[in-house]
Amino acid sequence: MTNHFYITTPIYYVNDVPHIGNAYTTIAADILARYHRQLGDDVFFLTGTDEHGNPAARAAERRGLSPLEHVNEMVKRFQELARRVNASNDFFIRTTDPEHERSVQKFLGKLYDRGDIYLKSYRGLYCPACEAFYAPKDLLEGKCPDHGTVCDEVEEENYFFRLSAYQSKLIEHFDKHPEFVKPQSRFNEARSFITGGLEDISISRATLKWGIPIPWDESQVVYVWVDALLNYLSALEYAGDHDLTPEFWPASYHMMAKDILKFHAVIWPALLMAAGNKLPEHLFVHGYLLMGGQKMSKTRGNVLDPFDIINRYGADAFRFYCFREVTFGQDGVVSIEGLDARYNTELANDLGNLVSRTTAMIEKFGGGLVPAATGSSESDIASLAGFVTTDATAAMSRVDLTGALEKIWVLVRRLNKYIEDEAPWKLAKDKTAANRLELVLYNLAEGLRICALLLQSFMPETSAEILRRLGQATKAGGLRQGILWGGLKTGGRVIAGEPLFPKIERS
RNA sequence: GGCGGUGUAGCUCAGCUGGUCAGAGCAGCGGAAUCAUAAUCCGCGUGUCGUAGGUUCGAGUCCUACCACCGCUACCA
Repeated sequence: MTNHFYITTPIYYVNDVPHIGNAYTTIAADILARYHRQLGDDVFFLTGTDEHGNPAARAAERRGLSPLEHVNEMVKRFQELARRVNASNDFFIRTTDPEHERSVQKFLGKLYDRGDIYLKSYRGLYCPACEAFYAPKDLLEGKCPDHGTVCDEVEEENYFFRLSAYQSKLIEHFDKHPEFVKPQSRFNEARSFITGGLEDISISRATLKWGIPIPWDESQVVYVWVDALLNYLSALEYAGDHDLTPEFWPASYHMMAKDILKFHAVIWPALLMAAGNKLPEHLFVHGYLLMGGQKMSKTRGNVLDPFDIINRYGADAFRFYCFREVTFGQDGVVSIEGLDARYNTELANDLGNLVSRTTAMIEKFGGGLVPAATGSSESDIASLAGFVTTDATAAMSRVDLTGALEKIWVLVRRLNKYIEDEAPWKLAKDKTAANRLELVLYNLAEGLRICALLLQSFMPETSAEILRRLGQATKAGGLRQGILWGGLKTGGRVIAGEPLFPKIERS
């Protein structure tokens, strides 16, 4: 029986400019998706865009377009970002998809029928940009802390969801599922927020038009966050040629940055409970990529544009850097200087050059054919490869992406050292050492093949290219059997091509 | 204010349940080698493990207080 693995990114707000944080989350989810495909799991990987709400509606108005015309254009940049980072998503959901809208209405209708939604008049300070109410204390000089705009004193009748009714059930779920939210610190944070007391939340807006109508009261639209969260469920219903829900729900992982933890760890589970759905197995909450120790922001001017980076370094290098440099789950500092350093030392010098020297030596000393294991197969390289595989896959199962890369590099470094220790160029001059030479070349090629397989989810293009140069089938990427020592297909032609990662020269 | 976290070599950080735990990578210095993208490999660190106490035969590793920074949360007066 094949294991099903459903992973999601948040849906990104279509009116914003795609930034490095979107890319980061998407790549993280993609790495896990690819990894699980490699394990042979049946994977569904979802990303998409959140398209309703006031900011998009107003931007459309300013441009003299209908909201839909506007978002149809804006969505392209996010689809482009997914392509450029090499995301292997199985579907791209848009909350303006008619199927999604119907699904949201159906879901809310269910909660309404069950009595978990009621009408209540609410009065407060409302930020139109956030589409949220603020307590006077939360405002900075009377203005929205996020947008710096004046909040309006608003009184409206809204539909409320009985979030408060789910407090104890939520805590129970947290206590029964200590791995529900990862890392642990985020679990604690979410749990303590719940124990601190939950209030019912407004799930509709009366003043807004650009949204999904409340099915039993079309004068109101669904609050964007409820609309957005439901994408995880609705997409399964129509992304395939049949309803995928039975196979893929509950989700294995929702990936997200720390700023939207509460929506996912509190409101989302409560909504699911109310509707009688299963809860996602895990939420994984990652940190921020910082520039100069500060959160990136347009006003500070300390932003890294993911498109720029990919244009200069390639998608693989970018993917590698994000997870090599910053311990996944924590905040971490990134910079162009850091990227250059990692690129040159680890990609060009360690990995790229290892590929070059290995293929060059097989070319010069081994007739250009992928060597076979000869004589005794005694090799501490083989055992190290085994340990590294075990460690790296264990790290992946903990979603410790940084740890996995660290382990893989132990093998990369060891292979470089192995070349120095064995000095094939000396063995090549000694006629009695022919068998030894072939074994050394074999160990190098086989070690490198295993590196390539372990790196496949992180750097799919590089991985395929390494395999190609070693005369291996590019698709032979299985991690259950293919990863075992001895899987090298021998006899094929090695390709000694251009450097995988040409050095970056910096002024 | 409450809760939680962090503070270890110049830099980024590993160090789980106390006894080679004083480490890794990068940067720097010296050397070897030449298959390779002058790429690699080897050697070199006297670090008050935030501060001050305490528990223990023994503490980055446990306890207390304090300092700094961060996150969540609250708001009495």
